[in-house]
Amino acid sequence: MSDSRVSSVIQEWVSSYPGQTHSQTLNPVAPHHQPTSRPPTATPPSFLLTRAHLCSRQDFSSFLLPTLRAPVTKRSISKDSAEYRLRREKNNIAVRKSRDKARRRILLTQQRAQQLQEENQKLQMRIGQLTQELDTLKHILSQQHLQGPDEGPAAAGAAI
Amino acid sequence: MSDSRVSSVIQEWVSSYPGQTHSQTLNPVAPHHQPTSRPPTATPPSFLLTRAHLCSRQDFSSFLLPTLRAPVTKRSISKDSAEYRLRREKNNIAVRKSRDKARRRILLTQQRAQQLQEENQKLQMRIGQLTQELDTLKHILSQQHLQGPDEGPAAAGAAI
DNA sequence: TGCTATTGCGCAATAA
DNA sequence: CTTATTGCGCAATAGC
Repeated sequence: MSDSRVSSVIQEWVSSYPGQTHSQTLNPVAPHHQPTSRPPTATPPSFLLTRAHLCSRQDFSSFLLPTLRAPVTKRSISKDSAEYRLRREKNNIAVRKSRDKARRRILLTQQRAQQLQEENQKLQMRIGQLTQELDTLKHILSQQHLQGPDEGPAAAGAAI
Repeated sequence: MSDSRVSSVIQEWVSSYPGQTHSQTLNPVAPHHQPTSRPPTATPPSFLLTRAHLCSRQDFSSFLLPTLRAPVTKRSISKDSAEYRLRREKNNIAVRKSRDKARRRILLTQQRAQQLQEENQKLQMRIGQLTQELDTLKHILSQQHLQGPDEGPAAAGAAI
């Protein structure tokens, strides 16, 4: 799960400060996307930190980072690069695939529920039939016992 | 259903020609969104026409439009306007609401399917029990018929 | 390490 | 007019 409610905020803030940690190399051609750009929220969520924050308490003794670069600087891949577009396009394809899959799964679940409900009704009916039939036979046997308790012997384990 | 595969193309084309039918007033501040901005598809889909196209053959005599504006020109509301942001924010809220609703619906369907399946198994078991019980009673009665065919059936009460 | 798969989000079109 | 739905792309991140 990825709660983008948080990451979007970060992202928005990052977008407000181009040339920070990653992307947005100063290429004037296409300033694509820029997520929301609502009335500029001048509130850098300094309290919202990324994974680096959570890692801050971990034991680094076993890591022995060679360079120990501060904000990680993920190879500023930044927009409109061919690699960026390639990655995006691949992800877009994956997203479509995943959503198609989800749609099919949901549809199947709905159909299964429908089918189970129908089958359920049939089973209920069957139980009704069997119960009635059973009652009839039991009644017959009880009548026999009333009339001739000596003769109706084989009733052995008939109690069930 | 809104096949955005098509509308996205239109949208992309429109974005390539700012100041066309709507939006994108020449405000240099925020060039927001700009959907895909992949290698600019220089292919104006002139064959893709909107609703106005379909209406072109209709009978307007009963309408008597007062002004009869040509391409409708939807009040170029164009980005970064306060009204635009307001609309967007409202829609975003509606979208979140709708998706929450969808998620809940899906979850309920899954739970219902699960529940129905369990109930189904119980019903199957019940049918098994009843069937066996019935077989036993039938067997008892058949034995009685073999032993004393004259006495047994009288108990049925069916005989006049 | 790098890939695909998932997921929440916002946008725009459009359905209701 | 409004809100509700839906497909899409983006970015974060889960997962292998």
